[in-house]
Amino acid sequence: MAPVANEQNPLRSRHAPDALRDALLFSSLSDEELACFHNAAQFRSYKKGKILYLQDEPADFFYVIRNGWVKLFHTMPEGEEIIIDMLSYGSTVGESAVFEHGAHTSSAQVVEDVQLFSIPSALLKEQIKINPALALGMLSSLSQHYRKHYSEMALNAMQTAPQRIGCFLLRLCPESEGSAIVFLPYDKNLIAYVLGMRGATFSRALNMLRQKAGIRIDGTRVEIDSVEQLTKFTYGPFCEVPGAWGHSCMDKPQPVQAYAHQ
Amino acid sequence: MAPVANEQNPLRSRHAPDALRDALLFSSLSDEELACFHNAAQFRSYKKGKILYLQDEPADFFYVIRNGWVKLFHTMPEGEEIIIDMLSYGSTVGESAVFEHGAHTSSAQVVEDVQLFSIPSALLKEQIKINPALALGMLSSLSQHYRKHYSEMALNAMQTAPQRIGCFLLRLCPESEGSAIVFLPYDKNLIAYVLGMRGATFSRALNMLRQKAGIRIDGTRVEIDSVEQLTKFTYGPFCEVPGAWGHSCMDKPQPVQAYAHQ
DNA sequence: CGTTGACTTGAGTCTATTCAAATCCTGTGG
DNA sequence: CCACAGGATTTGAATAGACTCAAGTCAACG
Repeated sequence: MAPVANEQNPLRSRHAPDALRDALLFSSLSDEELACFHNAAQFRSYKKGKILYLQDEPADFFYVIRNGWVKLFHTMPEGEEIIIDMLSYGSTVGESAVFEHGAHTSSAQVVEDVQLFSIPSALLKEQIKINPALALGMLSSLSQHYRKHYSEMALNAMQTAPQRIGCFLLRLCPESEGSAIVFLPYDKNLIAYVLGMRGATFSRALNMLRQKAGIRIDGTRVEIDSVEQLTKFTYGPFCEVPGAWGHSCMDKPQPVQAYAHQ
Repeated sequence: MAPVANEQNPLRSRHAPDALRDALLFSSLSDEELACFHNAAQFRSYKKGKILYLQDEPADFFYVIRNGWVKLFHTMPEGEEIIIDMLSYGSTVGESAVFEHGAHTSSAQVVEDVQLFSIPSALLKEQIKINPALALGMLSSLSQHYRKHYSEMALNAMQTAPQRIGCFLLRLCPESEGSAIVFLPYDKNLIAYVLGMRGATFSRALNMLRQKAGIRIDGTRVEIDSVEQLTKFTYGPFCEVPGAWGHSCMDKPQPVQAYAHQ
């Protein structure tokens, strides 16, 4: 199903340090401990549309993303999709199958051309058992990842469509003040679904942001006049209090690795 | 803040095996490995309203619930709450602070009188480092818990208010067929918030279920004429296909430990 | 230059919300 | 045992936000 691995290069050792090292999952490992993953990793490129794996398939590999975007999703019986997560640079994909009887618990599809490292799941499982630091690091990365995701989902449930988009844009911004230009990382329709709305609503909500939050959109390019203004619009009632971030449910929005995709 | 520990009994060794053993977190441990947690655990009871801890507080203990319900939440600057999770029998509370710089990442409050075991976080941290089985077990339990929670939230986002309540009721049912009587585990208003709706909407949605899904409600007691009928109403479009559970995003609804609370 | 796919816009509908008022309950003090 | 305060729950009316369906634009591509 969904064939076509587009390239496949043996790992060059110079590739690994950057991408693997930056994976949250491996952040607590020493270079030596990382080495065995280096050696087992294979570098791959896949085009938009490629299915990495399907739910319930045995999980022989997990992946570390170096570039591009991967969508995790469930498929409903009648074909409708539920999007679980969107992953990019530094994220690991499919690693949790190791704790779930060795089968993937969701499906994964490339939604923007990716480069990634493919690593045997068996190696991870084996290493966890003998390396407490790795286990602890995984626990930490799992925990953090999920916590952020939670807060986000919970917050989103309280926001209007334009505000959810505001959050999304702010996560793309490298700076938390001044003006900024960001690029939408994937299809508008997909963003809409990720944010829990329809394409049509997304489009209308963008218009609202245009008027009320000082942004301009041209294709995938978004100009933000003032990040402060957008923040105010987005979190409006939630951030009047000075210093709110430190004690609120929200992590300060973290810029994701948003690579331009004209 | 929020004082009043109501009782506090030293642990009797006969207490521990049942509740600790049933905690997903400890499910992979041998009796010997569990022993050190036994010995360090303290049995406590707290009344509804008690704050176990607040966000950002240092986490000296984590808890294993034996009975009752605990709400995890974030507080917004203006006082509004975001509910992160509701936990009951067999769940652990506050354990993930161990991976988060030792501070709690959310607040926890008792919403129905609880009995629980309080265990020093330091012990957990130390054991994880020296016991790979524990680490693996934690990874597994974290992973599973989060995955379920996710699927649930994602599915809920696609459902109407009455359907979300249907899901909730089905999780309270011990059987997946025939009739059933269940008790709402906590305040209706709280259930409403957990399900992402207002109290008023909850009330109206219950009326809808009364008519269309064959249930009767009297206080906290809910009579379900036919679990099949309720399932059909709840998942309607999502489960026409035979055998759908196996391949759908949804785990078969798991009954939670719902103890009657007249 | 027609086709396809992505995006936007319009009109009408529906669900859930808000705000308020009306009930119902429960624990308390008499 | 009963009346009562205060909280929990239900109901009503009006409104807002998002959805559906369908039509209209636009741009890239063969």
